[in-house]
Amino acid sequence: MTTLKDIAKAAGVSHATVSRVVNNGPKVGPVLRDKIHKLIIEMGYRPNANARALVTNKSTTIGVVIPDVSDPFFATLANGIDKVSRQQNMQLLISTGSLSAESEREAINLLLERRCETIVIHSKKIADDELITLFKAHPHFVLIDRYIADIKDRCVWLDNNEGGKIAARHLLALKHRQFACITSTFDIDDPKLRLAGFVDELAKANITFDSKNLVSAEPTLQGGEIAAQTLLASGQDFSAIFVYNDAMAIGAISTLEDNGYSVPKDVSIIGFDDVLLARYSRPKLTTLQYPIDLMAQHAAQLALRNSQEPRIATNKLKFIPQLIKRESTSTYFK
Amino acid sequence: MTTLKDIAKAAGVSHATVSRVVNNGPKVGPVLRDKIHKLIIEMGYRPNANARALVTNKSTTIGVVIPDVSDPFFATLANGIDKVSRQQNMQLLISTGSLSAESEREAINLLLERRCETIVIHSKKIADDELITLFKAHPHFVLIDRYIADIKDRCVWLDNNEGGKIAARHLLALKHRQFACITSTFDIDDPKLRLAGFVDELAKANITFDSKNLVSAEPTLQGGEIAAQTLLASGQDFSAIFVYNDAMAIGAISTLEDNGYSVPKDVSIIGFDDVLLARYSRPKLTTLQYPIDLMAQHAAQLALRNSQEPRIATNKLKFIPQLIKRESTSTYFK
DNA sequence: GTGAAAGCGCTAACAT
DNA sequence: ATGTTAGCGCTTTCAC
Repeated sequence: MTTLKDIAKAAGVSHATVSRVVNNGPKVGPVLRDKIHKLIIEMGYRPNANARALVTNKSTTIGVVIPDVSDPFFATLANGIDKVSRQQNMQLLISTGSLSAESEREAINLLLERRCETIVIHSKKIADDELITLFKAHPHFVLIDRYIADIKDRCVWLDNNEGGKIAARHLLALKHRQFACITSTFDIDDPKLRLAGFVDELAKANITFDSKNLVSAEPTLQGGEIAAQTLLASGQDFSAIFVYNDAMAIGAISTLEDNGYSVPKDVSIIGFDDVLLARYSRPKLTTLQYPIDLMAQHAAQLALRNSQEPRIATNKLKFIPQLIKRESTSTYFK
Repeated sequence: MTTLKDIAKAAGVSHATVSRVVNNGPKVGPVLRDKIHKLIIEMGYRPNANARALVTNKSTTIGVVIPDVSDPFFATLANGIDKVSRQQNMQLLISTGSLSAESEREAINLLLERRCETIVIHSKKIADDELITLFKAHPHFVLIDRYIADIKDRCVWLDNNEGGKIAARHLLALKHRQFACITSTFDIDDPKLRLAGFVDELAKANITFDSKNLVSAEPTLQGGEIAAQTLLASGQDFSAIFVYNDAMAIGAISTLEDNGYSVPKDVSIIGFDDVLLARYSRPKLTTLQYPIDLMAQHAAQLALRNSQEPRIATNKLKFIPQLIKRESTSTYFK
């Protein structure tokens, strides 16, 4: 590849001068400037970002750790970060790692080696303690979708508990009194928090949630189908189901309708996340919106701000899911 | 950040020795090796990838140019590339650029500056000629989702024309004889090719496609809804619709059912792409599978192979969409 | 086995 | 306004 020196040689000047032209630096005569510009185009010169990063100690790169690019949720997250990256003339470096703490750690390390300006981390497996240590050592890290009290000004998170409460209030307002829940078997906090919020809000209305009406499965469409089958087989009574996420909710609806139940006539269903699918399913899914795109943008901004002095933390950190009322819930009357 | 020199100083050795340890190089005594290893952990040393890239002229980075990370199609594409990157211990650098040739160009340039080992490019806007020049200059580029004869051994593409033919054959086999098409207004080759294949295959069966039954709209769910309305309003007769993509197909179904038509009883619908949605829509969508994940993996492998001598091009380059028969098409009888 | 030294391509301070 | 120089952190000869 053409280098600064090549251009300098061709122009008969020092490479410092070429550098000035490339960076729109001052103090270069207009004649020379033009000549060099022409040569740059002609010879197809592209500055070497690695060399630049080395000397300036700036990589113009923003890293993101997510489990999987293809999952729509994470794709949206990455896209949110990309939006603010572009706006700041930075680039997105994605490091996928999941399933295990080890692979999350590895993903972070790779980004560290790249000397990313800042890193937005989605981590569910690494323990709190380790994350705290890591974040203390790296002020330019930001945690997304997880709240850890010790580093709370570095966390951009959704109030899952409140989400559960909102779901409960919605169903309660529709006169439902007998509930079932479908939750996720995954060992992370989110399902527990959502469920706890839901049950607590029920309790406030003097309704004790019967744990016989709680079923767990994998947080997928198939998981939702299976969970609904289990629920049906149990013979328990309920008129509304709070489901861990939209995929499961749509699976549950599918099973319910296959078994002669109509949604929402016979059973109301409320999901969580508001993925694309929720809008296109039939009936359209009532759900709680997880504003991941917005959260990712905030996280990126916070991260970028944290990567430069002075640190100012004015960003919004906690997000509340919003009820999106569609067609899968309706008033109970019998 | 800790550097090689820091470690060297702490260990009382030269930084060359530390470098050898870091890279598992030969000729380092076991005692020293251990001591240095310990210091590396202790001091939290991470090699600077930028410095490495500079001296080795290898960035261990694979770049990808796509319009948008959040679109499930491109997310899947990126994920396919990520899979082979990880496998090769490389990292994914995403450069988003779309809408205009200018922004695609810019996205490519940014990746060029990063000195990516190789770049997989999805470009719909840059003209053939320019792309050809670019590819000749950069042997490590690979083009995905587009076929250009002059650089055909660098293109990983889907035979859209054949896809249209397969759709026609399927509908013909189901005894349909009157067709409508919904296509995309986007000025790219794909919709034209799909349509041409469809119409050609019809012609082979002695059926002339009536261009009055062709409607274009944006390739989105809303576009599909609008297109179907237009089709309905036209009062034309048809028993089957070939739709540009799944999103439009699902939109069209929605409009059709809202207007009292049942799919597939009254009208058969066939989509294109086989996105996640296709499996979850009601009725489940019959469609042509776009194996983008697989294609992306092949593209990445081809790219990686092209980036190192000797160049061997044994990869599969052309992909044929596969018919996925679900519930939105059925036999015509009246 | 280990160290000294050069140099990757660039920026930035310092000369002129 | 332009050139000279040092050095970013690293790998890689080449000596010893």
